[in-house]
Amino acid sequence: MALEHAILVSLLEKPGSGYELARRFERSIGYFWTATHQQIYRVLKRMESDGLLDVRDVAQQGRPDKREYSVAGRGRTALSEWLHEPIEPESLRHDLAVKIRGAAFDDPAALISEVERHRQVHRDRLAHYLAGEARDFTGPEAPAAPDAGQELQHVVLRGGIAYERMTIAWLDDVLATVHRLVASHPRT
Amino acid sequence: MALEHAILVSLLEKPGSGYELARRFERSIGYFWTATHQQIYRVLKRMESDGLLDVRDVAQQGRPDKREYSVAGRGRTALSEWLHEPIEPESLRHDLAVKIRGAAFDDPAALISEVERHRQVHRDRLAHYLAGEARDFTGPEAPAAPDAGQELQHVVLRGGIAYERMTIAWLDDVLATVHRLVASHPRT
DNA sequence: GCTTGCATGTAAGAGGTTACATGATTCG
DNA sequence: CGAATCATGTAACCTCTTACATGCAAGC
Repeated sequence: MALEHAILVSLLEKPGSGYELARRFERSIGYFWTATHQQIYRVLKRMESDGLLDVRDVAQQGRPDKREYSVAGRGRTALSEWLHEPIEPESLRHDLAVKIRGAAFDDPAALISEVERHRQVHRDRLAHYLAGEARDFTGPEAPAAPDAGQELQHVVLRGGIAYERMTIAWLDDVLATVHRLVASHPRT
Repeated sequence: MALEHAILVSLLEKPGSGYELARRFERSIGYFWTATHQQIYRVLKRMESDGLLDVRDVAQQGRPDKREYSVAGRGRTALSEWLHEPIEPESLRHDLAVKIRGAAFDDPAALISEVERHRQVHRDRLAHYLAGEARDFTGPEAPAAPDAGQELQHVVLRGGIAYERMTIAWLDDVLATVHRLVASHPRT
């Protein structure tokens, strides 16, 4: 149940409401984990009733009130325990690869626009990650002497950047392969 | 619901039983999708009752009988429809990255053995993929003139290889980063 | 006799997605 | 006046994981 742990890490980095967490899951935390607001609100309630989180109602001007969560002592303990347990290395789940192999039983040319669309999404993500890296870690505004938390955030972000670059290069390989197939086995 | 589609592709490549499918999901299909036998048997039943698959009972010598599935006409149609629909680009889910960011609130040194273990798993997977590539696509036993299906299987495998190489390089980066942190902020 | 491989399942529970639902404020 | 943003939730459904369950044959 890594969503709980991802929430604990995010709230330790900075307390916030369910809405704010959902936004973070679209951004920085989203480099390695995704979650929708529905999921987040449900898990936050459970974590609060389990005593992992503290809540504070915050009134705001010109905005709805919000419930600001922060990590309680038991939450910190729970996170620490999980950090010391070994976890299973991830396995890939890549729908697009299923499509690519499936194209052998259909028209491979139909793949091209789909692969191009995916490549564009990964290009956009890469640009977004690189902008974040420049802003927070390598640009002129970045801290001269980053602390441990910043170093660790940066190495995770470098992982996201490496993943997007690898994916774009692979999709180029896929496109070249499909173009070759279509050229050598034309279907008038 | 890409599991159904992954099963359709695998059964088009070669008909087989639930058990055989489960083994394929540990191997070649496992490059991009995973599934346990429990999941597979359940989905096979549903797909059969939906008319996507045909079944044939096969008696065997020295082994239990098996139920061999193959793709029915409606299954082929269903796959074709899915192949022509756009799908969402994948988002990463990487528990280890949660741990890495979480290590800022715990002892970063405790990460080292975990990251090393993951790196070893990815090295093993890479070796396994490279052996498969040599056997099926680049070695002396490989077909001289591969067909479209083999070309597409190969490009998917190259994706798996690129992913493992990228991951190993990233985990080296993580280790170097953590070692630097531990050296500069020692905890006696 | 024990382990591994072949072969098929059930059941409970956790996790995740999609659709629906509300209501205020700010900006163009 | 409409769209976007902030803010929180419910309900139904599907998917996935984990534990439990059985039984034969082959090889050491």
